[in-house]
Amino acid sequence: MPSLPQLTHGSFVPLYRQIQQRLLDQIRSGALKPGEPIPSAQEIAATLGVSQMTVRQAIKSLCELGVVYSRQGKGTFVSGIKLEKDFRQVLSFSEDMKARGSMPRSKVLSFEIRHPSAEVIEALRLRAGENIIHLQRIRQANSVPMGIETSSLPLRACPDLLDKFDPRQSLYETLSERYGINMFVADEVAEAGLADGEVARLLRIAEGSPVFFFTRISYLQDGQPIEHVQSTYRGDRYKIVNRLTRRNHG
Amino acid sequence: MPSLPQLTHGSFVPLYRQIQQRLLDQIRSGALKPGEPIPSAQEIAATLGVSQMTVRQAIKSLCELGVVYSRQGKGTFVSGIKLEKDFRQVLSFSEDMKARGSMPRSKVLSFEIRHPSAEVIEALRLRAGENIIHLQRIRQANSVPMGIETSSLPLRACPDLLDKFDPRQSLYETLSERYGINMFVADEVAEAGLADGEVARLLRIAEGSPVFFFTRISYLQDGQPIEHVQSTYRGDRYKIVNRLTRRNHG
DNA sequence: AAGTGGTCTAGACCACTCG
DNA sequence: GAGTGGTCTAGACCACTTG
Repeated sequence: MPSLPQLTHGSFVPLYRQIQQRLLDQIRSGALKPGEPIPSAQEIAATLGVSQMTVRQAIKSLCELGVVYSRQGKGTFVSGIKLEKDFRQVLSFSEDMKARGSMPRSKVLSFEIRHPSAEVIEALRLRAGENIIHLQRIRQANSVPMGIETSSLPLRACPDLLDKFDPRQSLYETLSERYGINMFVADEVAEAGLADGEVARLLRIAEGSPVFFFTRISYLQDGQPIEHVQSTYRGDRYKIVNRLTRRNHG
Repeated sequence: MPSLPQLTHGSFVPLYRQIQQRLLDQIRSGALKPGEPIPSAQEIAATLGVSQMTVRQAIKSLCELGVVYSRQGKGTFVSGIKLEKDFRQVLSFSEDMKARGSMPRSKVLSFEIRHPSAEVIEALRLRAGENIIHLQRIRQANSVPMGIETSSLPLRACPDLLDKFDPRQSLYETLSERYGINMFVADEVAEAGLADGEVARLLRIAEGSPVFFFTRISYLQDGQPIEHVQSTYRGDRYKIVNRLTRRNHG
């Protein structure tokens, strides 16, 4: 039995996170296999010299990840469900493409301050007269055009974005680093349609080819809408991959 | 101030669930508004005569729902993010349609025991020679054909389904009630395409109309694959609505 | 300094499963 | 009856925010 690293009390990483990580490592390494029980909370607590509550906190978070599941009176078992690595979490094209193993790049069609459309005003809950940052890009993976994305952001949220953002970089990274803006959730609607002449030309596909139309609104943790995106992606090279989960609460 | 119901110690509903429900009710009723802080854990604990840990457990579960968010040193605030009512959780056509306010119905094209295809064998991890239940249905909403669904389930998981299942009912309900089979997660791939002659005829749309192709594999909590579904939905009447969330762990 | 959330402890009792 | 997970307590200390 290989000796595992000791827990570090008083570290910046809380004990339950360390325990969670230990268990995760043991599962990923195959030391704990799908279907097998993990040690009981009592046992882990005794071994590591921590309270049972702390261990339970770690196990609970693993349950929420879906990598283990608990059965009262029986134990906690390793699930065979794969980790959601390549599943969509949120929405950055750059991250998405990297996760799929492609090289993301963008070609900027437009990047300027604009008056918002009625749809964007409603989506971003803009006040009268408020302007937006308008950013339209062709998204490429390995130099192949994948889709056209039109983003709108409230100007007030990132007033000097025009100066500070290099549109070839990741918009989300810039927003996070420069403004502390982090997307928390996004609601997205996907529709199936056909490419018209303009879209076909930009994406270099035949007119009438199948495409996805996306409409997405992203929100901060406090519920404030921060981004409205309308995009069109090629149906022949783009797939939507989703993990759907049963919710319990409510 | 309207007096809220007292907590019930020793009930079948744990205290933290009762507290969670109380807070949820206050938020839904508007007594606690988006952006406002909820009472501190200390205060709630004192008011209700429970331990702070118990209150924190309730608040944490509300954070996971996304209805509140906590800021260390500041407090816990009501989020303006809408509850995921009409967002896809899992996957039952019946539930989905009801949630969208439509009347679901199905027309059975085929319901029988079959030899699995290579794709299904791999998806369901079938042993050599194992058979499947094959169920093909046209899905209708308010009598309009929406899509064609082909489901495959391991025969071993539901050996007498052919006798026990009325194909006009909800498959998922039957599986849950008769076999204790409950879907936990599903991985789904959606593609955009065009209707061929056969699909067009069944869905009563023009050939070449835009459609969604779905491939879905559903899993039990232990990771065992339990259902493989391939389906084609009309692009003109069906939309994919998703809520994407940022994950933190891992 | 006071108030907040975040973590942790060392117990306790319960409900459940299994031999 | 022994072992498990699920809940709960009454404290404690820390990090952080605000006045």
